[in-house]
Amino acid sequence: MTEKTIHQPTSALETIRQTRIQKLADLADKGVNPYPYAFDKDADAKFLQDKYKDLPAGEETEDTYSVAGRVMAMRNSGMFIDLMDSTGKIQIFSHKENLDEDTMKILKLIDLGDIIGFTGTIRRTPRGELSIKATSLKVLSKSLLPLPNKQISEEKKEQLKSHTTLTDVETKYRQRYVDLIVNEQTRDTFRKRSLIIQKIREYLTKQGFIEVETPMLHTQASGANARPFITHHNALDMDLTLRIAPELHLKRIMVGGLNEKIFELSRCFRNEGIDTRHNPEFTMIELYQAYVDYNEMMVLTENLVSTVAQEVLGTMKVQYGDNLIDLTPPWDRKTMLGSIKEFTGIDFNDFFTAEEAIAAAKKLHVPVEDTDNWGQVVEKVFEVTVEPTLIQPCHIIDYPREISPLAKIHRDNDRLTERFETRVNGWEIANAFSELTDPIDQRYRFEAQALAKANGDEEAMSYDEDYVTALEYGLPPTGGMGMGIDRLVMLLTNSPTIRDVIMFPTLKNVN
RNA sequence: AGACCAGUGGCGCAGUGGUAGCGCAGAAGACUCUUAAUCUUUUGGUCGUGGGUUCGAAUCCCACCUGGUCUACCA
Repeated sequence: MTEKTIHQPTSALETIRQTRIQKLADLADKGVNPYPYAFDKDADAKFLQDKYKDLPAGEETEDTYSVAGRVMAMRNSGMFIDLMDSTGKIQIFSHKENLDEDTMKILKLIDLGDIIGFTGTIRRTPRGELSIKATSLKVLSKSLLPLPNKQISEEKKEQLKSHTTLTDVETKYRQRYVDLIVNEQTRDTFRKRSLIIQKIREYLTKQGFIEVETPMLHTQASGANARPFITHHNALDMDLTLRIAPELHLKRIMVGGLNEKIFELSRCFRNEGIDTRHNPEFTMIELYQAYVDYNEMMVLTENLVSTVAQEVLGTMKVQYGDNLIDLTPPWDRKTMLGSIKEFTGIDFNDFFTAEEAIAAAKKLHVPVEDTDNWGQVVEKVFEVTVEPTLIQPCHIIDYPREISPLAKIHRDNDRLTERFETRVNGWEIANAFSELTDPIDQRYRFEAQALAKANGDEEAMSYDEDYVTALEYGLPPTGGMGMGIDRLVMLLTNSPTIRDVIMFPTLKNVN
């Protein structure tokens, strides 16, 4: 247990730690501050590897650089050091001919994991490794705890797939800093996450969207079907909930007419279970565009996701597990009722009562409640019969109105709404509507949800009176779309669990 | 919340009832153009926690803790 190793170190670890603490004293004796304030570095590993890629083996230059990074490997008693910075690795060559006696003594006090700055000239060793022939060094941060294991070069990792440095997932999540130090793949995933978010902002900004911020503390959680976290404001002596979705606030902004296109990219909180695709706090983007309907949102979703994939990965064809997923637009569109009919031969639009629909669902061995309404039954049948088959990107369109209280009634079928959910790899990654703009209808839909809640549906949507008031001032025809960023990152980084794309996933406290 | 699986030095692992082992890391030394450097010697673990069965438990049983996978809720 990692906590135990921190608070009650076993003797092997404590021995290493005490040895290193002694080295702090030895450094102090030599007038070295092991935790200084700054270091004047002027090059990164990758910059040097690129600049001198054609320098022949055995060649030396007069070019002098200062680099800084973490010591990941030492050979020949410190004569060769693999120094890792955030861009890559470069070898440090420390020969007694080039370093004074005091510096050689300091070199002896360096451990794996220490952060050191080196200054010296560029050379390529006879064996072909680009190196800095050190003329001076500066301890930048002394590491007191050992790294999980020796860092191995990428080529060697390829040859020895079984030899990994940190595989214990609990340590990876609880001590992500250690995971980041030793696992290049972890670093790569989170750099890609950052890039994905950057590209989303870039794309939307180019399309004329502006980014806005709405509250995370709500007096009432609404805009989605989920149980909220509840907290308390002391000065106001008032309970607040963490938001489950930003939707209703964003549409208030659309009523206000701040901009025809807005988005918010931020954290939401849902007090639900934790598994490979759910974390209690997760990142979503919601965007709204005036004067368009859900058809436009489908095009936007496809273009946004495929463009981000192209810019981050250099391709729209993404390998996820055993599946090669082609994100090239346009994506398939299937109506919910049509896809159910395709898979079961049954057209639920033929059933005019919940009872008929429930009977049909039971024949298909889909578990339903006798209290379910027509729309809930249709959704459950869809989830069991159709959803698992949807690997390639697909918009499932036209959801039942009972389960879509914020979406506009379908222009051709008043039992349905103009809503779609985008499925990729079997997951819901986006949810979008022609937004419901009619305040009278919105009030009616909230009342239906309130009734469901009164009848025990814990996750029925809360009635937000002020939101209806906002609609009464007039919301233009609007298309809206929400997308789970974590799942998109999972898809684009081939990550099997959401914990691999959330830096510090929610875990139980260890006593 | 339920089912199943896992927990052995800092890390990665072996060990299915009879004296707790290996590799790396650590320490001491050798070696000064190495690449997971190499070579010699060596420290370190009450086997997740607590009970139980047994002459004897890392190993069998029970409970609990933490994690994982699946299922349910959910995105």
